[in-house]
Amino acid sequence: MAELENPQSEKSDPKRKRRISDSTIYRISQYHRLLHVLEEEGVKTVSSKQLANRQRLTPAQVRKDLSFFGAFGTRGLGYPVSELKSKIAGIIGLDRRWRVAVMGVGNIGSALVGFKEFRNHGFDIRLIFDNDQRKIGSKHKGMLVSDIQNLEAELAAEKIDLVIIALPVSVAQLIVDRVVACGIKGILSFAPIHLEVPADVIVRSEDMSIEMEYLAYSLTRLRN
Amino acid sequence: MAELENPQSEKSDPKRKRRISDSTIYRISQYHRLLHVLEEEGVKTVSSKQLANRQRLTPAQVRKDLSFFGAFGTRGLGYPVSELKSKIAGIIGLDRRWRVAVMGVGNIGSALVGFKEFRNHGFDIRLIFDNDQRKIGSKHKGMLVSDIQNLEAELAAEKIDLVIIALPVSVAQLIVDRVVACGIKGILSFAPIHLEVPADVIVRSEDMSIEMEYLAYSLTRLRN
DNA sequence: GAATGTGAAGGTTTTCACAGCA
DNA sequence: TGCTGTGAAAACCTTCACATTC
Repeated sequence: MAELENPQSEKSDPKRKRRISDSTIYRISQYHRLLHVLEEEGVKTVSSKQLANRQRLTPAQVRKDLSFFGAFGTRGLGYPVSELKSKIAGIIGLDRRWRVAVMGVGNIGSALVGFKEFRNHGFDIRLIFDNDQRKIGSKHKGMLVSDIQNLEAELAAEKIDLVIIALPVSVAQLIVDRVVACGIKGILSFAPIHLEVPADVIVRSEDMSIEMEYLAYSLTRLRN
Repeated sequence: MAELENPQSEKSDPKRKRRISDSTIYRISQYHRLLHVLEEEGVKTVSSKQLANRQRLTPAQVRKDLSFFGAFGTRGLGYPVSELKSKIAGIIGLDRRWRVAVMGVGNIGSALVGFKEFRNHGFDIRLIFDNDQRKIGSKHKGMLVSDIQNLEAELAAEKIDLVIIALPVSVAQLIVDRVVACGIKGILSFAPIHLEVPADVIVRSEDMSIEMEYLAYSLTRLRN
């Protein structure tokens, strides 16, 4: 699991009801995806039990998660698939498109550019950056590679919302600082280090080596 | 964060002390990485406070995490960097090499093949598979692409320990079933679906769209 | 009858705070 | 004095169970 690096510093307002947990948000996203499939299958109504069974959760969990955001179901019946899907889309913010920039056109960066899933979920990669003169100016999977030295001007011009860091550890923090200075508030990082950002910036880290190490640990420890 | 799909079904043995939490394992991995850096910097001793500050954790958390595995520090002083690093390596299972196969040589699969980080952490990608006749038999970043139809024979011959799924949703479960039938107990998946596996198989899912949606949610909801 | 929505119970994880040791 | 190791407390998350509604 990738980790949340910034626990939302929401302690301030005591009236505001308790922050909704990361796990709930994750699952809400999953429900959304599942509802999309059900919708395509022509299913009109779904119960918390059905929703739960498809992902090894409990029905109570599903109901509780949804209840944080409202009451979307009908007692005795279940939830209306399409309606719930679009309600969730509204909650997550998938009822709009997000403009994304990718920093670094190495292995990972270039995989992301070709990753169709993103576009289907509302994330449009608008810019890709590198610092390698051989790449800058060339086309990469149909996209022009920009010079990372100009990131400030380009992020502003393209009104970028979210940035993906696919850079080596050595420069990741440096670029993150510049990105943050541009007012970007959401960052997904593939660099295997802890990134320092101000409290109002959200960083999520995907760390594949750590995932592999989790597997290694599990097999080492839990078997025999 | 990627999610753990298989909550270890460890309820059986009541004598066995409580299973250590996923979050602890994650952090232990991170400590290992950090200790590696400190070791290279020539630091000999480190306190829980220093370890914590580098990743926005609390010193108590660090000490508690480590305490699940033993007492590695010296009161009044801290932890010996190199020694703790190798102790942790032993715990995670990084004191050996792991043989890995990648299923699918698309965007993500091919990025993984070039991902040096893996090798540095003890994970050797030994096989890569695809079902596309144009790819099979050709070299991809120096590795021969195998026919996924022969996965059973090849996984056995190469004594593969861990498998990475970088396949489209439509075939992921199918291949997972075959991989599991080969006796593989650890799977890292990039396919955005819930994979069904027996209780003794560990699956971790990296789901980049869900991470992006988390960011979208955070920016939508927590600002203004 | 069927399935939601939700307080309360139960379980797990994190933080606190301090005894204990170098 | 400084910092670990750890029970106990607090915070948090999940599951239970049932009143409620269709």
